[in-house]
Amino acid sequence: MPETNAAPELNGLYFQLLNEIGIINQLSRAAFEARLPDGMVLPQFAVINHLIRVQDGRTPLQLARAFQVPKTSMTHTLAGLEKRGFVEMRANPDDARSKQVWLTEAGRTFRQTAIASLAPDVAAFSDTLDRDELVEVIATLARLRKRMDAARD
Amino acid sequence: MPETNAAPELNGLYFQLLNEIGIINQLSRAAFEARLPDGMVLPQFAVINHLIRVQDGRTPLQLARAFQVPKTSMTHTLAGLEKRGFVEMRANPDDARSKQVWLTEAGRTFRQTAIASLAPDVAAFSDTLDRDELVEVIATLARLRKRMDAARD
DNA sequence: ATTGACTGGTTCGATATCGTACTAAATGGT
DNA sequence: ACCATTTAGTACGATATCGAACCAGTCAAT
Repeated sequence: MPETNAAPELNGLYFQLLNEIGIINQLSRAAFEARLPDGMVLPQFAVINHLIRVQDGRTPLQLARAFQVPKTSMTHTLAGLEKRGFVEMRANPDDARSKQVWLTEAGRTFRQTAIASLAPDVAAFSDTLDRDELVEVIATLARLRKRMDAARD
Repeated sequence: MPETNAAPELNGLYFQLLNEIGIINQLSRAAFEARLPDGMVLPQFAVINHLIRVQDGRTPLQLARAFQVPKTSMTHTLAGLEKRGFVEMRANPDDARSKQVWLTEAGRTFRQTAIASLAPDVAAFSDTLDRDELVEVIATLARLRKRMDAARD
């Protein structure tokens, strides 16, 4: 029995896509965390990574939005990073309610080490897609990501 | 300073890809859970969905492997589903240690309802990719997923 | 048949994640 | 200036996730 929608099977394909994405995410998460030291967890690494990519000094709320997690979760993640000395929380000069998250030297070198230790895992399947395929699939997913982001009002 | 690897920038592209995947996964997870009733959570829905797609009667361990989660997590997820009456745990006739997970009528109708209530969310961005793009990106990711799955020994 | 290794599942304790409720600072309308 | 509303962050309690240890059933070698 087909759906009653205007473009019925499209939805099914999107479900399938999100499903694949979920599985890959789970696989990479498991692999990543296996490499990270002791209790270090993927979101913490992701935050460091993000701060490198888009400059540090972000506020906790900006980070929470970037990762689509509740701000309480970000508070927790940042607390963990601060306890390990990978980030430093400073007051926001523009807004006394707010804070800024800055990477420490330890945080930066940790990222380098982590990426290096992750490389072999990536290398284990890096022959799957060639450069052109990678570039294309990244572009496609980025398009979808932006659209989804915009769609959530 | 460039990496010392044979195909340096490839790794970077893979990181980028996994990053996009992570964000999309987070976005869809948030959207999905917003629709699901009360304390119902994405992994529970995913299990029901999986049981429909590949026939129910799977064992908990098979499910844990399919989703790449520890078996303890699956035990917990299944307990939740059973408490809600969406699945039924039966003894495995072939192995007394093992169990089988079967969908109940309630579980099946719940899935129908959930998918219907999710459809509008998908529709909100379903104009982003056309059928051909979808098919292609799904195929590419499926290839990567299988490769990653195989790579974890 | 007996024993030792292995496998499927649960229990338990530690941490992560999240929603609700709260505090303090900023903003906007009068 | 004043007060109501909004915004940034935190505290707290509930649930989810996970690793380690455990138990019972299976398998394989003898």
